[in-house]
Amino acid sequence: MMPAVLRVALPVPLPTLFDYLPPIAGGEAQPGCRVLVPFGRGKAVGVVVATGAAPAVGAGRLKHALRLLDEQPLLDAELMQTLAWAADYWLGAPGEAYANALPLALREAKPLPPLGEECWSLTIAGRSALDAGSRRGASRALLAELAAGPLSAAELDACQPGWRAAARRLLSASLVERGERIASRDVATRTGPPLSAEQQQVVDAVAGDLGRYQPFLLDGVTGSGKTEVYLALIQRVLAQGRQTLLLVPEIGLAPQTLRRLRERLGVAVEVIHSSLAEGERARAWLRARSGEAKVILGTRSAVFTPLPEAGLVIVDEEHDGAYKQQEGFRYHARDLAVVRARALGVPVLLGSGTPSLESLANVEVGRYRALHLRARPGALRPPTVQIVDMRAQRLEHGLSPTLLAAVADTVTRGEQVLVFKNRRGYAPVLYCHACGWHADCPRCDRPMTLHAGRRALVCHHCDHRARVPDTCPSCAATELKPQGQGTERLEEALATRFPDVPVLRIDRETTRRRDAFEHLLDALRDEAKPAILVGTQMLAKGHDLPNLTLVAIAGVDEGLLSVDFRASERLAQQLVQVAGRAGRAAKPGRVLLQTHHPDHPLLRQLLAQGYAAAAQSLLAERRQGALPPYAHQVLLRAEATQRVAVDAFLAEATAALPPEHGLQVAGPMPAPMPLRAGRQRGQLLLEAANRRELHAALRPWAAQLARLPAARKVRWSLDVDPIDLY
DNA sequence: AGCACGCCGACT
DNA sequence: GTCGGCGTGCTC
Repeated sequence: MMPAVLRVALPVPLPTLFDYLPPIAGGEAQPGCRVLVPFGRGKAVGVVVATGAAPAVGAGRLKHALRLLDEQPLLDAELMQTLAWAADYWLGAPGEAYANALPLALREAKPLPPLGEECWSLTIAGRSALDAGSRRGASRALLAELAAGPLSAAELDACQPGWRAAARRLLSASLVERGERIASRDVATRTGPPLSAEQQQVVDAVAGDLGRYQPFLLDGVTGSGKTEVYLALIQRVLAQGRQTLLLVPEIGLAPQTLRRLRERLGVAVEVIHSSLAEGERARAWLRARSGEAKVILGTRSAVFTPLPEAGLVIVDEEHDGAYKQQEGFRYHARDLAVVRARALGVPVLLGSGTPSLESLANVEVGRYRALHLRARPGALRPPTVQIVDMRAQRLEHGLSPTLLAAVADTVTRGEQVLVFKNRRGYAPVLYCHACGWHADCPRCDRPMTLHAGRRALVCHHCDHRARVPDTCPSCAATELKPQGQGTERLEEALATRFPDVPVLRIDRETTRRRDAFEHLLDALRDEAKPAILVGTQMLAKGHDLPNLTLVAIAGVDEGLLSVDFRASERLAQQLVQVAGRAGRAAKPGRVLLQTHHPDHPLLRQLLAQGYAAAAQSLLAERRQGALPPYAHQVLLRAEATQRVAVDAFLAEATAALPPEHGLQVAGPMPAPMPLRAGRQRGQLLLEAANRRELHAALRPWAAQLARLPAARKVRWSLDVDPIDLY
């Protein structure tokens, strides 16, 4: 008789689960409980996936689990089922899928942190110290703050920034103590503006399906009031005592949304995102698990939050590529949200002003129901869009006279301008006019971007930095010239041209100083002063600037010419999102679009008929070309310092494909970037019209890849439904 | 992924 | 003579 074993998922990138004998002492393990096990030479925390299984290895190799960490499952049946599905679907290591679902703090063999909120109070000694005035500075201030009663960490952050240093000093002197308090959140809800008839229809449609699975695609342009729809729906769900999971693509969007949620809903709203301290993240996760947290706002990884009282799942800006994890366990949070909603038996609402072609195709086949918000309540009319033909104009740092005139007009009226250019740095190429040499990254074989005024060369693919040469390394001429424009150069050109108007650059570099930056934007929001904002796609979302009336798109041609079949979809989305920044309040907006291809059909259609029509054309092209979403792809990537290692692995992988698999095989071939950060890169693309067939063929193949002899000489990964082919 | 074991070069 | 390079093998 075989011993019954625990089947355990361990946080290792291996395609297997591990079997253990039950711990010698302790309670009965259930699926979803964490367990501490001996693993290799050390120990590991795993998740019990099954109990009572027959061992997959000889009894002699079985070890006893050391300790059961949870009496009750930490992951409920629905999450366990969804995670097993996800690991299978994305061809990931099961252990990595489970590890992804647990906050870091819960992947350790420690007791669960208490659910309450961190809170600080005076000790008796502390009160005496305060009365005696024995402390100075921040310590004294902190004692005074706490005199009226305990305060939470969040409250202290608000009234005394930097209080933690003082708290640490006072704690070691036993003048204050740290405790836990069950959050008592005010329930004073502020009512929002009344919903428009259109918004009400959308709310009614989704609310009519509460209690059962139904995906909705809500197509609503910027400023059409999607957030109000979300809020109204969350309120309905709350009225039933149920939970809502609201996913946003990036954390930059969370603070405003969070503020709005807390103001309006006044219930337990939790945020879960990657920059939250691990302890806090674990607490938020546990409060969701206990059902105490009713609204959970988070980024990609929040899709794994337990929802015992689930009522609704919302994915905002569903088209955003940030939902796809690009390393390790390569899941797509939007797609997983839909799968969870089905498992939970609740509606899922995907919202976007520029829906993904995938979601539109799902509407087409009747899997998702389409809902629309067309009106822009805050705006008089949609912005007027004008194409500027760059070929016919003399450019100044890439800016046409037409564009500069429009900027001048706008700032003269005291209004604000946004100049959009999807390129950081000063110029994307440093070029020798004498011999044609240009500065390439030695590790990527791609042009390096001129940065910091023009004092450094930076590779945007691997972050390699180099000095700017004084003379051409190839011909010694002194004709080195920056070619093309990045945001730095536009900022400089505009600042020179408009010396009396503040010019603000907004990209990854400038937004490091987050607070200062937020204040600048706040100032722009509140004051009707002219200003010129220059920035990359970071500018495309968030911040609502009522006095911003001109959006000048300085160049989009890279997106028109790209070989990546998704480039045109992304371009269309980006253009619409950026254009949506213009004229949100009472003032009409204007959009200028500079291009060398004014007759490009995508641009023409986008302007004449809007995103929905352009998306339908793109879908038709995809269907024609048998591309996603009408075909399904799996991409095997490999990289190594030696090209031969990559080639050998991909050849072995190709040979290992099951016979008669019926898949389209492209490659092995070099990756679109064949060299990156000094590593040679190659790939193998597998396609099929039918997803089930693709998976059936690749499941056993994927499990085999790690055992290929050439696999250990390369870094490789499988990407199911890749969103870019890089 | 980590981690150890295991054979070949430049250092106290 | 050793410390340490990363190739190879394993984890129930």
